[in-house]
Amino acid sequence: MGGMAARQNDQAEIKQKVTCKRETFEDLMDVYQLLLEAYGPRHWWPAETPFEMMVGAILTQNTTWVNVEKAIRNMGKRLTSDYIAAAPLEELGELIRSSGYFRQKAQRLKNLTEWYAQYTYDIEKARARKGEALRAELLAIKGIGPETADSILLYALDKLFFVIDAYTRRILERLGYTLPQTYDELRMVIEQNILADLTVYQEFHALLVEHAKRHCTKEPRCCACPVEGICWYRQGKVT
DNA sequence: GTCCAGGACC
DNA sequence: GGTCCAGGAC
Repeated sequence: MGGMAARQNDQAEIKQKVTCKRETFEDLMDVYQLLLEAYGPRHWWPAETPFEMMVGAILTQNTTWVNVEKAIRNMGKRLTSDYIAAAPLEELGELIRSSGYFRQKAQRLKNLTEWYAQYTYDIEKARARKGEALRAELLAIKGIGPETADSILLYALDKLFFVIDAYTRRILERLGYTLPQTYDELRMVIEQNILADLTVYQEFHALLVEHAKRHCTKEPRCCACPVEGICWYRQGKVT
C-alpha cells in the first residue's frame, strides 16, 4: 500500500532532479581548463592593430566572421581612422557591404572613430583611463551595445570585462547553469567565478566561440566533446 | 528560390 | 517585437 505511494514519490523526485540546474558557477574554471586542453590557446582577437580590432567588433555584430574578413580585406589600406573619418558614408558602406547591415555599420564605424579621435587615435591614451569610464563612453556610442563594448574593452583596451555572446549563453545553458536574464548580471557572475587575469578572460571567450563552432553548435555534436563529462545536456539533465 | 544565424536600436 | 543585411545551407 505504502509501496505504491513511495514509488510515485520517488518518480516525482527524479523528475524534479532532471529539471533543476547547477546552483553555482564555482566550477567555471574547470570548463576553462577542459576547453584550453582540447583546443589550445586561441590567441584572439584576430586583428593587426587595436583599431582594426575595434572595427572588426562592429562589423561582426550579428554576422559570421568570414563575411567580416571579406569586408576587412576589401578595406585594405583604407582600414584607418583617418579614412573612416573622412570617407563618404556611402563609399564606406560599399566597402563593408559583405558584413551585412552595411548602412548602419558604416555609420557605426564613423561613430566609433569620432570617439577615438578624442584620444588622438592613440590606443595608449585610451588604455590609460579606467575600464569603467571607457565602458560608459563606449556604451554611449550609438551602435555599440554591451557585447561590442566588452569585446573592445577586453581585446583592444586590455580591460577585464567578460564578453557575453549568444554562444556563451548557449554553452552555459547546456552545461546546466542557471543564467541570469540580463547581460550585466551574467557578465558579473562569470567575472566573480573566474581568475581575474587578462589572458584568462581573452582565452576563455575565444575558447567558448571555438567550442560553439566545433561541438556546441545549434544542433549539438556531442561526440568527442571535451566537456561531455560535466555537461548536463549530454547527461540528459537539461534539454 | 526560402530559411536562417547573429547585436543593437526603435 | 520589428527592423536592419549578406551569404551560406538547403
